[in-house]
Amino acid sequence: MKNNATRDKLIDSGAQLISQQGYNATGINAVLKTCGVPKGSFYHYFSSKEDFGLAVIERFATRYDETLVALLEDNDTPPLERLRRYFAAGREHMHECNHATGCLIGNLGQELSGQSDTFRDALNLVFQRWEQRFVQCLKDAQAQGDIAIRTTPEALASFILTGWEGAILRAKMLKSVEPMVHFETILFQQVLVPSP
Amino acid sequence: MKNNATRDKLIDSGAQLISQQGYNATGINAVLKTCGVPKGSFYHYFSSKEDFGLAVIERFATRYDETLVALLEDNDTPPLERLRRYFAAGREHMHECNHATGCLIGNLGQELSGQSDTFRDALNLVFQRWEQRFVQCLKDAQAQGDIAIRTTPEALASFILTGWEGAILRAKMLKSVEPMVHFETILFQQVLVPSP
DNA sequence: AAAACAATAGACTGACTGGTCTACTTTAAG
DNA sequence: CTTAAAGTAGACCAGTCAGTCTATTGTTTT
Repeated sequence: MKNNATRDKLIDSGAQLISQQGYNATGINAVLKTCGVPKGSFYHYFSSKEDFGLAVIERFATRYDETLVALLEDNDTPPLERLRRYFAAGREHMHECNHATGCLIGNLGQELSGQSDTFRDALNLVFQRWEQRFVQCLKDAQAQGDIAIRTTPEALASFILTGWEGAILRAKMLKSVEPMVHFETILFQQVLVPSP
Repeated sequence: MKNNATRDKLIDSGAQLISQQGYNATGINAVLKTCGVPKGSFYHYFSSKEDFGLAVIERFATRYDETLVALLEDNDTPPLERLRRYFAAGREHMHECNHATGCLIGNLGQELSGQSDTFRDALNLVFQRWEQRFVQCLKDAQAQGDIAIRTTPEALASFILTGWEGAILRAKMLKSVEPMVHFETILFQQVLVPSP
């Protein structure tokens, strides 16, 4: 009734195409073609392209949050090491996709937040959820005396997330993870440091 | 023959619309309508939409570089203060446009670098030019003993530019300059500091 | 077995896309 | 004054877009 294999195929194909080409540049017919589903099915499961886009976002966000929890809330690993692993995973993904996709949520935030408030709100929520994961990890690091937070954990989490998203964007343009490496280097060298 | 008032009108209207809606979401007819120019003129001055898009980028980049030079190479002002002013100007612009446009080059880099190598290369060049302006300003700051650069000026410039772009993107989604403020705060508090 | 509903199937629609075409007007040169 | 070119004007084209429609097939429920 709700969660069908066809529906899943549509969302997965959509996520892939939208990651590569963006939302506006991805036509419904293209999604249909790549997964061999007729149009009737599409409009059976989704009321509109926007509805579909929101489902793609939701699916991606849920999956991504799972890996985020696995990485950032791994209590067997020191908090700063968890962050290092998160960045390393991001870099690896960037290599895997040939510097082509980057972060779906960041991409869509850029493309759609000026176009539709519905999308903006949905994407914003995803980001806020992610930010909370970072806040928790930073608080852990602080509690263990690994870092001194001179503003607030929230401000620092915002700094890290926005900086990382910016680095991803630049990496996509440059077709090189260099900006991501620079970001990590300076972050760990000068920002995530214990009190002097 | 080349630089005509009609051509300028087209580029200006195009820049405005593309800033607000993105490249793909901006139709040629929409540009034509907002500036009252017939289609015949458009294809007289530009060979295609891509050609037009590149002209918009070039125009924007040139203008932006002028203000960048004015701000970052103002030798009457200490280097770090120049940077502060640059960020303040960016925040002001974000307010002026109601958190709607952000940075045209960043937007297009996001939207088009996966779609067209021509665009990617053009946008990349613009970013590299900007980065050089920051490198120079950071070297000035280093020479005056205002900051200690623990990596290279190039890496630090990359860090600043990507972080700032990320903050702008987030500000657009959040409809608030808060992420930009966080970025500035932590940057000046922990990264752009003299040697201990 | 029959009725009810979920799902598949794809032809079709009107609006809009980037781009072309021809005709007309203005400007400048010979 | 004539003529060629630059620029203006918009009707028009094929293709694509999101979305609709009707018809058919599967699967339950009664």
